[in-house]
Amino acid sequence: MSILIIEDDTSINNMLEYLLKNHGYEVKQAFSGTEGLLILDDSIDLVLLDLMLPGKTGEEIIREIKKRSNLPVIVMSAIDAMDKKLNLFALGADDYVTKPFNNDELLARIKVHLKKANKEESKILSYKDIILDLNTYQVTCNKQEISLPKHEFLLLKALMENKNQVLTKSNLFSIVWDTSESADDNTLNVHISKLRNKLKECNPNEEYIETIWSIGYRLKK
Amino acid sequence: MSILIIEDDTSINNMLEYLLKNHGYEVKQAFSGTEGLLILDDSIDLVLLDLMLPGKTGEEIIREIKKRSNLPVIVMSAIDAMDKKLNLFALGADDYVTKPFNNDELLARIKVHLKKANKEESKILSYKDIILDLNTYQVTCNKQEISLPKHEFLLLKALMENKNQVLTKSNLFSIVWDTSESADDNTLNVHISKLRNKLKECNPNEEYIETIWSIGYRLKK
DNA sequence: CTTTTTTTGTCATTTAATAGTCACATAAAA
DNA sequence: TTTTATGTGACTATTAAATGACAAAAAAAG
Repeated sequence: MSILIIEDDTSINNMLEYLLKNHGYEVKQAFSGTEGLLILDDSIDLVLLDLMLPGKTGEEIIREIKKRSNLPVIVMSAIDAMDKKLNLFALGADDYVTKPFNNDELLARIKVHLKKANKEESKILSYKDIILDLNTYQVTCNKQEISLPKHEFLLLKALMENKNQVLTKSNLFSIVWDTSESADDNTLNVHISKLRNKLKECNPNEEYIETIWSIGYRLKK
Repeated sequence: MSILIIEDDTSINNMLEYLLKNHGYEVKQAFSGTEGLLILDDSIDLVLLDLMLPGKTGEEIIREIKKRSNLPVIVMSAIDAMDKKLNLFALGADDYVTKPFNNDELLARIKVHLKKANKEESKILSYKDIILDLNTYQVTCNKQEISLPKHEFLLLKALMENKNQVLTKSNLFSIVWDTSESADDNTLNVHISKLRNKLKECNPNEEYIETIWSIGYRLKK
């Protein structure tokens, strides 16, 4: 994990370098915005940017960085006036710390942003009163949790990812079974049936999966 | 930690409720600004406020909230026009996310503001009759101390830090072994089994770890 | 440095949950 | 009414998880 510090105050820059190296990060130092942009390359995972820079302003630097890639940028600034902060977010800064900052807070924020950039983000689908958590495979219907086996989960996921579309049987087969060839056409029917039963148990008053005769299935409007 | 959601769109409101509950927060839901103001009391630690509400506008709601107390307010809004946002900050909103928002970002911001409001999270985790001290690595179950080897401790810690969530096998692998690749898939099963045995010895009448078939594990509700 | 103890990982077997198949019932189109 | 497709309960096969036993590795003790 490599962090680029762009900060014109030498002592703060060095202090940050020491702090970050001590916590296992690779560190590159720049003492002006333009220098920072020169150093910036694929090896950098996160930028720590001071706002008050000689030459190009912090705002310009952020814009340049974000033009090139979607690196997380944490802004450090003595300005805690709200309007300033706002503009930074609008430009694409991912977070800010106000000077003088707490080292642990800074480290925590760095960690969060590196993790975010590295990990797929959490995704939650919803349809009517069904909530489907793609990260943890949890399914909630009518605020009750249902436990769905893998194939039933994948079926429901496929339907919910294509809310307004009819999914053909071979569509569904290729999504859930990695093949459009069906061993037994009935397999799908059975799974849909089981899924419907479980949903009905949670909410008897609602219909979810609609049969499109001789084509496939879709979620009811 | 209790969060009040004020959002008129039912499905977004419910999705947020799910997300936040899953991350250990208490949640109260309001579907209009006036309802939100009625629910608002001392138990609430943070307000998540949609801007576009029927009846009273978001701006009015913020003013009302801030008149009563200094609760952190995070505004959610589809409007990313700058001037709008500026006014919100002027009114006292503490942060904002634009819709559609990234769940992890929202969680991170909530955490930051709760921390700022000095509602620090403790270094001692508890679940049912298990107490886990992250500082001293002591584990107590049913008032008896258990000594857990490193991997078992980390497993239990991971589960307890994500009380309501299903942790996938690869989640757990990356937490305990620093890799999501498992040499032998059974390794995890064995450790879970050992952990369960030790917990059962302390309290034979309680079940703690639940298996989510073909996905992973989580703590029983 | 060697021995002992503890922890960790692997294997084989048992146990449990899920997936798939069949037979027949039901419903829709022709 | 006939044909064709879908729905569903019961059964079997398949796959995943739990666990006792053991070996390897690491840590602690001597």
